[in-house]
Parts: sequence; C-alpha cells; structure tokens
Amino acid sequence: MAGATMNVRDFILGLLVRQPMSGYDIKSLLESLSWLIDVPSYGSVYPALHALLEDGFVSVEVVTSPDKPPKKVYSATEEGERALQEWLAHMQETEPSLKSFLMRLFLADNFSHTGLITHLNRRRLQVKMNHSAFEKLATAEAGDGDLGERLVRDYSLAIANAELDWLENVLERLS
Amino acid sequence: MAGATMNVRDFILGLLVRQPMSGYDIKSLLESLSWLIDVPSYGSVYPALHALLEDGFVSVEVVTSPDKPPKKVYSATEEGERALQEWLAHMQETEPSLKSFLMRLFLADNFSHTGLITHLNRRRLQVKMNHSAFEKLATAEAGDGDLGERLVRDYSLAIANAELDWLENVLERLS
DNA sequence: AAGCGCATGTAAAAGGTTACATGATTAC
DNA sequence: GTAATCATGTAACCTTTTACATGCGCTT
Repeated sequence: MAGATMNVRDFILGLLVRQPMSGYDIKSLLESLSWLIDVPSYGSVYPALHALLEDGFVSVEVVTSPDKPPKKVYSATEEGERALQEWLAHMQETEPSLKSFLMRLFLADNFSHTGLITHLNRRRLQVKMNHSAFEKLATAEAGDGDLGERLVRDYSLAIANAELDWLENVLERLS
Repeated sequence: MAGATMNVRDFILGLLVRQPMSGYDIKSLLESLSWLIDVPSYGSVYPALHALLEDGFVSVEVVTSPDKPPKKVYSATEEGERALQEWLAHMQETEPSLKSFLMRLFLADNFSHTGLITHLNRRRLQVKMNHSAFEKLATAEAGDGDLGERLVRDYSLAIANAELDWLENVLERLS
C-alpha cells in the first residue's frame, strides 16, 4: 500500500511533463480526483519535488504575480522526460490496481498510440477476469455470504460492467 | 497514503469479527478485491495479527487438517468487537476515499440498519458532488485539456453514474 | 526429488502522514 | 485587524513494502 513500486514522486514527474506546476497546484489537481484515488499530503509532495530537483529531472522558476504570493513553478527537464518514459515502460507488467490505472490514464499523452491501447486493453482484461470471478461466486454462492459480502459483490459487478462498457467504447474510438 | 488514519490492522479486525480466519485466508480474500483496492503484503498482515493478539482483540487457535499444513485461525474477542464498533463510529466523518467506503461496505453487518443507510448516503452525496464538479468542468472546458485529462474526466463521469445508480438502487431496497 | 500451493514469519529500508512553523495577499 | 486563500517547508513518527527465511503436504 505504501512504499509501493509506484510512488508519488514518479506520478508528480508525469504531471510536470504534462505542464509546469507548483507543489500547491499539484495538490489541488490531485484533490479533485480524491473520490477515486488517495491524495498525498504536502509533507509528501514538497519533498518529492525536492528529490526530483536534486536528480535533475525538474527545474524551478519562481513566478511572482501581482495579486498572489510568489510560487515555485517546476518544469520537467529532458532528462526527466526520459525518466518518465522509463518508468512508464517499466510499469508495463506490474501494478494492476485502479489507482495505477488512473495515474497512467491521466498521463495518456506520454504514451504512444499503441502503448495507450495496450494499457487500456490490459485493464479491460483485468476487469473482465475479476468480473467473471465475481459472477461465478455470485451464482455459486447464490444468496450466500453475509450482507457485506453480497453488497461488495454486487457493487463490484455493477462497476465492472460500467468500466467494461467504457473501456470498450474508448478502445473502439481509438482504433 | 500510507500510515493513514485507516490501517490494515483495523480492517483485519473487522474481517475477523465477521468470521475466524488465518493470515493466509485474509490475504486471499483481499486479493480477490485487488482491482478495486490495494492489497497489503504478508509483511503487513502477519504483524497486524500479532498486534491484535497482543491487545487482546483476537485469539488464536491452531487448526490442523489431514491434507494441509496446520494454520493459525484468529477470532475476534468481545473486546475486539467493542474496539471495532469504536473504530466504525470514529470513522464516521473522516476518510472519503473509495477504499474506505469499500472497507466499510464489506463490514456492513457490523452497522445498524440506519448506520448503514447513513454511510451509503454519505457516499452518494460525495459521488454526486464530484460528479457535478466534473460535469461543470466538462462543459466549461468543452474539448479542453489534453487527452489524459479528457479520458479521466470521461471515465469519472461514467463510473460516477454507475455508482450513483447502484447506490440509489440499494438505498431504495434497504428502505 | 522437484515443484507447487499452502502457510508463517522477520528485519531493513522506503515512503507517507501528522503536526507544526512560516509568510504573502486579498477581502471584510 | 482578522479570517481566508494561497504558498512552502520540516521532522518525528508510523506503516508498509521488500526481500529473505522456513517448512508442511501433495503431485508428477
């Protein structure tokens, strides 16, 4: 769960390849996704930015504004872009979680066309597998299991169906 | 993200209140939910079990089977059940993430009827809020944003709609 | 006897949160 | 003058992962 293969640092790098931002901007952006993914605290985003800077993956520029306090805007360097590509490639096989799927999806522009399709397909297969597994359970155990189990099973089936529909729709549009 | 208010330890206690299980069983159960939530590693579930034992919230019993290696089956004690109730009550206001919603949902039997309805409603309101926010963004920015942003927005809307439908359906059935 | 699924455990290292400290700028 | 939003940062503490170590029982 923590200390995972996929850390905040790498996702933030991806965000900065998309466009220059400050630590505060990054936190705000992630906050808007909070109902789907966990949002890192400032105590984790600022140190990540410092580490990225130390590694030469990003550069800083202080931007002053007439009506706001000054902010440090970070941009990805060419070396940072290369590092992101490496991370994206290395991530291929691992991490089947919703969170990592969404992070990758948000970084769609950094994938090649076929790379993106591969990722969507991978998720599709995964959701499909889980969907089948839950369906089998649902018919085998019928009304079996306690309320919580039945609710989660039911919820999973409903969400999996919606996600599958969406994935297939997007995949079709992209082809 | 890690070291969060909601730790594995508490969720495992909830699982054990539902029914006695071994560390291996717990891991397997969680594995089946991996496409929605992060699964803790053994290096986190076994120590959690030991801590729960030390606190007197669970008890152990070694169960031998003719065709399988012996296993340690943990059961929640009465004190453990009380602790879970406390945790469930304390959790009320905090943690709006999908993960914590699902963990609570899985523990549905430990809620009172009205308590469960409250929790489902809370999630409904939250998803609805995020849905509205994304919809506003979608109309305001129209085709704005890069591909990743548009995909995540679109994905969120689709999933939120499915979840909202499901929540309303369940809420209706429970009333 | 090798390999696999079941089963439990630990220590070091990594990564994250909490709590705190600080300060600019706008609006009331 | 004070509350709110914007903005950055640190250190102690906590939790988790990683990597390793071990062993039973069944099948090939």
